Amino acid sequence: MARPREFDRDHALGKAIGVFASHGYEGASTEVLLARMGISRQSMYDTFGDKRRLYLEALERYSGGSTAEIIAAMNAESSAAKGLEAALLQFAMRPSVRPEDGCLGVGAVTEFGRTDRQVTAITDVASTTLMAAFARVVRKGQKAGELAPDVDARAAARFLGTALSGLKVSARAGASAAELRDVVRITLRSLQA
Amino acid sequence: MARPREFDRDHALGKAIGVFASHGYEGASTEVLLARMGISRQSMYDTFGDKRRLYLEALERYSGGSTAEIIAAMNAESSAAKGLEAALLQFAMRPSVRPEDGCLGVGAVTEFGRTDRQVTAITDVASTTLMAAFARVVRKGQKAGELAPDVDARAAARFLGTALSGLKVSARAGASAAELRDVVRITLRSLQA
DNA sequence: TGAATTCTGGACTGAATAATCCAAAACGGA
DNA sequence: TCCGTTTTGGATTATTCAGTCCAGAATTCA
Repeated sequence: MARPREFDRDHALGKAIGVFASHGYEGASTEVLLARMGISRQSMYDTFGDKRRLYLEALERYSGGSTAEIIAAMNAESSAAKGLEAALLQFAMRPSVRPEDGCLGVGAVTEFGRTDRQVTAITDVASTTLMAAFARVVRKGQKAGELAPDVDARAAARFLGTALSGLKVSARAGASAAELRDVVRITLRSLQA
Repeated sequence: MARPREFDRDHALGKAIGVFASHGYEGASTEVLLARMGISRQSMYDTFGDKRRLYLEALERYSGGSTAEIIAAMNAESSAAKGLEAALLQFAMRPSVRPEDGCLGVGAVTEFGRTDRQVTAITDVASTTLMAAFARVVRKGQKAGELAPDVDARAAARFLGTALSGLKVSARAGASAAELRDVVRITLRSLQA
């Protein structure tokens, strides 16, 4: 009994992520969201509640997925140094670095700062997770003699986090993949033994 | 003949910069802008045209002033290494690092990407100016033996630019001044001889 | 004093906004 | 076939928004 949902909820959410990433929360109109999500108005409100909840869900999925991808790319490498390089490059190496696809996480931080509790709750979790993963790999690299032992691992993790944010801003500003790779290479010199 | 303007145009523009920096262009309502600028609706429209032109003018003044301050802080130091440190710290060392005061330049880039020609024109000029200044100081430091000679100066300049963007994002995300200083210290290790 | 200009404050307009509601078609299973 | 649900698409509402307009007070100088 009952007609089944025809659209793929996750697919629609993915499209919403794209819209929010390129226009921000305030700049994304429901009109454009519906068009890109490919569903009707009522389906959106029935499924996601309202624009704000849609945004929070989009941000949550993006944050979780994004950090998981970075950590996976990092752990896939054998050495710590290669892992860190992969983590930073993973963003720049996407098929085509298109400025119109910004990072939703960085977008949320720059748009809201720390004014929105629910938003900061999500971005803080992502940040903390990423910091822990970075610090772990840095310590591993230090023990293996690949990375400089005189750098505090947690400070190094924060350094890598801000480097990643900077790369995303530069990409959105129009930097080429080659330019981003150069920046990554210099970034990693800081931690080399 | 004629009543002179009572409010300080530059002061009002400065207040507008603050509003745009913390709420973005879309998130800044004229209502809030007028309240913070301390002038009436008509004075604003008479003086600045409309919201968009006010934003462009705010962005232009902020970009010019911000890069000039960074370059000045950099050139005030004797050695190149100290100059770069001052340039990066200058942002983190503001009296109190308040996340609610984001960087309008980074905000413009993340909000619009490269979609708005007039916005990109302004941010590109600021970026180019800063890159040239960074490259010049890097070359100076390399000649003086303070900085590693095997790094391309222009790539190093781009690295410093992304590092600065990352620092601004981190500050907006709530990083403390001490944390930002740590990040700056590690950032400069990349270029040390 | 009077002409010229700018100020404030609020009324107003028209467009865009998010969100609700409704009707009719589409679909699945009992 | 028919009930229950989801779909679409559009109508609708109420709000907010940027921007215009108006009236009257304030201020300067001739």
